[in-house]
Amino acid sequence: MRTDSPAAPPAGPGPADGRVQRGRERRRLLLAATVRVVGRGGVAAVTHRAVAAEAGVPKSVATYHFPAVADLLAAALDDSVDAYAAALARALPESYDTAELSRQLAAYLDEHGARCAAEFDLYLYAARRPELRPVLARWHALLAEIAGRFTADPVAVAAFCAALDGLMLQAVLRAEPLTAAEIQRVVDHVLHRR
Amino acid sequence: MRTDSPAAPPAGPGPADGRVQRGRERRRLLLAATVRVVGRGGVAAVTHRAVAAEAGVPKSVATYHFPAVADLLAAALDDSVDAYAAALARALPESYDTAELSRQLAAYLDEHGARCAAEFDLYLYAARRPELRPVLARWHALLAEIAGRFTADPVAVAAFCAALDGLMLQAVLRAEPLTAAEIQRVVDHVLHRR
DNA sequence: CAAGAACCTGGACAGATGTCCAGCTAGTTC
DNA sequence: GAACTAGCTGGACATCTGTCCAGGTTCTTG
Repeated sequence: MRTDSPAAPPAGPGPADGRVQRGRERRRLLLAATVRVVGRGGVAAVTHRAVAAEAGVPKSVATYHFPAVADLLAAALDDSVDAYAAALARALPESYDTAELSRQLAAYLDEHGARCAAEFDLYLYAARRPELRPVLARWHALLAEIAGRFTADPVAVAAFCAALDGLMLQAVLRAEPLTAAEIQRVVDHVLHRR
Repeated sequence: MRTDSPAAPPAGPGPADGRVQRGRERRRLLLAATVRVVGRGGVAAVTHRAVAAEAGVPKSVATYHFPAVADLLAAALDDSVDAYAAALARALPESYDTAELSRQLAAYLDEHGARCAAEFDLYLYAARRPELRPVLARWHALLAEIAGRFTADPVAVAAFCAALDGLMLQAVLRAEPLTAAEIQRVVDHVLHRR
């Protein structure tokens, strides 16, 4: 009879392999690497080989966890939306302050510009495959939820969503970074707060 | 002594070739085909072979006019911005009416949805190559000029641009088409016209 | 401890792609 | 009309890519 927790291998730092855990970790590594590759070279740059190299694992690992390249992109997209949701939730504990929102957004855009570009690229990719559209709907619902915290007017919510999408897109396309002040001006304007 | 116009070959419908004119036309055909290919499969789908097939010309024609695939994309991007400018100018002779703007935009999005997706894809592509950034600036200046017709307030112009970008992006990402009413509600809201 | 599942890996192979090229023909210029 | 330019063409070639596979190792389950 064993009273030990059922899934603790040898517990100590043995010479063993730790496969299942490493497997999960590698999967995560691959998805992060995919986003980085997309950010650098677009969806077109995503290949099993490129992603595996970026993640620092043998090519076969990529083909094992994601048999087709499309699987890699779909999983990376799903993961991105989750990460985006988490970032938003962390940035806005329950604040109704547009200044805080603008600061957080500007910082995020400045720090993770490439990641942002990658997300847009993945969204465009998803727009062309019906099976991935639900993910886009999830993302949009998330944004609308945020907007709802600032105004109850449905038109204002729509305008807010559109303006935020547009600002993020401009941040990606523009050469200079978007400042928090610029963002806040637009956000306040759209919310009729001035 | 010849009083004829200097560059009229045999004038009649001869069995001759008409190369130079056909050349120009084929170049145009190839660019239009490129946009269509991008709309269908993204920048990743653009190859000399695919574009040539779409345009109905032999593969070598594509490699002759655009030695590298990047040349094809750069030219298509440039062309797209021109077409966009022309479409805007045609749609808004000198109207200050948001209803008219919304109707035109909705019609354009509904009819040329794939083309719109292609444009976004090309913009994202351009964002990653410094040498193509000027084209993006040109496009943005164009949008700001339109905005300036509706308001003098610089913040309103920025908000208008962001909202319009966001709306167009949503139109591409959404399953259902964007209606003129939806667009006008947002536009009027952003212009503080209600 | 035996069986099976899950993970790992290097390699193989057909197919697609970018790019170049030699040779050709229709226009143009002198 | 001779020389030159510009458009046109099919094909060649190295390279890269997606996908599959057989064989191996570790972990889990009964």
